[in-house]
Amino acid sequence: MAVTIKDIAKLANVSITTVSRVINNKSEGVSEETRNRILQLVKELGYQPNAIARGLVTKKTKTIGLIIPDISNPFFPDIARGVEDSAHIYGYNVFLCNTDDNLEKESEYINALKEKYVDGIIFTSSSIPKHEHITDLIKSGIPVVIMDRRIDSEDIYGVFLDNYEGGYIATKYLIDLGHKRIGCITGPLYISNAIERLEGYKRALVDNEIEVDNRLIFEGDYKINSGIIGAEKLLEHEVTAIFASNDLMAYGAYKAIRSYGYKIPDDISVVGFDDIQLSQILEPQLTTIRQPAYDMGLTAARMLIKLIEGKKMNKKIANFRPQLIIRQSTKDIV
Amino acid sequence: MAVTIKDIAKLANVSITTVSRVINNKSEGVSEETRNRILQLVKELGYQPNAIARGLVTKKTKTIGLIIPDISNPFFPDIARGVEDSAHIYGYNVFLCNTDDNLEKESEYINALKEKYVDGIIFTSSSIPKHEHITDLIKSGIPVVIMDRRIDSEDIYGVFLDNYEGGYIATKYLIDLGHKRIGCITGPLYISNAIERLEGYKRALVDNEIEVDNRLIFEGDYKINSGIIGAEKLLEHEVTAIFASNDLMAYGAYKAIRSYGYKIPDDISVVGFDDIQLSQILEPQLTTIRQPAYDMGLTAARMLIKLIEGKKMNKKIANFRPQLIIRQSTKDIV
DNA sequence: CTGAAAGCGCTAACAT
DNA sequence: ATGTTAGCGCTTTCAG
Repeated sequence: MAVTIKDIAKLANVSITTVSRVINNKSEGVSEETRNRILQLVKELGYQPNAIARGLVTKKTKTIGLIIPDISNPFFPDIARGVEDSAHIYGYNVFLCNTDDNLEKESEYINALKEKYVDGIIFTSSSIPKHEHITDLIKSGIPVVIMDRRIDSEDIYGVFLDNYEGGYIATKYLIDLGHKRIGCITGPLYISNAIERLEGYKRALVDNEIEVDNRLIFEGDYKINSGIIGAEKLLEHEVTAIFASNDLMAYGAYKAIRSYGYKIPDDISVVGFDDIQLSQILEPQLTTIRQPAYDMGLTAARMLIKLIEGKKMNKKIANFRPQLIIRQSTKDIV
Repeated sequence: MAVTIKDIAKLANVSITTVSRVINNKSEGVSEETRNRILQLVKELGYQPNAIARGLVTKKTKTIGLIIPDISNPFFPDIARGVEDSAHIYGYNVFLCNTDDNLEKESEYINALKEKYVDGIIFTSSSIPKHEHITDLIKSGIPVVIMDRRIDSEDIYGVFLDNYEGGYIATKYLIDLGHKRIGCITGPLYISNAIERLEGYKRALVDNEIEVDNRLIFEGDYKINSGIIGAEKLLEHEVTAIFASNDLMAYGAYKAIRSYGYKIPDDISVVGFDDIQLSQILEPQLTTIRQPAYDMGLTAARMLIKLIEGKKMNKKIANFRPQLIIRQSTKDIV
């Protein structure tokens, strides 16, 4: 049996109320003397508050849930780290939940988190077409911050990247280098950010009087393999450059391009998206669109905690801007 | 106010005990009829059990803590995913905690997790020299599984890799390729696995009548940069091969080797350790020692949950064996 | 400055 | 088969 407030109260010859007061640093209300006596006991006995009991009465658990598709996808660890760091600073712990973009698992986790009375949830979901479970969640009153993938619904708090702009500047950069046959390997087109990046790509072409050729667009799934397959397809159509919607698929493209005996960037230029850590280690280092994942995680958690604690916020949406990082996988056409 | 057991009881004209019984699927003790009536109400009202209240009385929270150095270190996401998958299967949620190998943060998280009454903890700690906080934790009675980094203490549950063997086979492989001047970039030598890998390296040399030359041993910190610096140092001593104690440092070595104008593997062979995902994407693909991170995570969580639930286990330690994955960064000496 | 009492939502003896 | 009661450890009125 762990030592409780009651044990302390008995030994200090005070009521549990008084002990509770000093443990919670309640403003004054306790004499210096008794406060010290209690603090002393707390230390001696190694008293630790029982957060469960506390939570039962306060309805606050100092706990948040982080729901993401997959922590082993290299894009998410940085986000998770940002969320956790932020949470830790404010005294919160975070439940990690991996959904694999699976609707059923999303609902399972939402339920589990509700039963455990988390104070709030950070959600990265793919389920654009069907997201009643999320709007229901929000309606249920629990603070929610949506991250990375948009959900169209009024009255949502979220942190996002301008993916459209990202797609645009990636493509524009290739165009400026003289490329005209630019292939695009997209993410799964049921995910908002994949759609947006594709839109940016198309728009950049149109703005520069290059026709959008659907044969130069390949729908991938954000995984390496689809980058390989996509690039193979695109090479058949004689592209001189490839914009991959994430770095992982760009790596796949590297493989395919090499297996065809082409050189990067001399024969084919490649631009990625995300700027995950390994992109600067690859040879040639990948030119890509940076997404400030850690900061986004940090911000999401900070927003959520403000929401939870009823602090006011200037805005409900934090928009981050993508940044073109020019490295060695792109080259102008001579 | 969420609906409670009491609400259901009132509407069903039964006692809360009865409701509790059906919610927990208590063996019989309730007539088919009342059971159905209650189940119906549960569904209609969308009743969700309050895990906090339940935890207060049962002292079980169906929650575990995962304490690791840093989720954004590419070695840990796979472990974390394994742990979380396993936990999810058994109905547990997991708290993610990043310590940065910082003793103080470790203690902070231990405290927080105890206050939140997690049922058990999976711990990957660096603090070999000082680990009273961990032994204290174990003595306190809460189930703990140590992962990846050893702690010498009796009576510990853990899942480990045979790092000594890993260091040995990596080095032995290079020796078999004809290398004699083999450099070693170690991890931080206060971490058990770094020490063990180094021991394996030394032993392989000795077993093959190659003298251990301390100038060929560089203590890194498991990060990319120290791989660069380490490789530079080693190249000055004219090594023909480098064994890096993790893949990240091997990537650093790649960089250094190239900046010296050497080719991998023609001039210098490199072997890594871990086999993180990106090692097969790099050019040339990295020859390395595979560590089954996902499986280790899976196993750690399964062990922990068995411990928690009082199931018996055949053994307290799960040892995994490293595996040499030969790819393209190593070559025999002609 | 301090305490008594109620109650958070649930489980677990113990009755009936 | 069902209900009564106590109580988990804490916070929170409300009194004094």
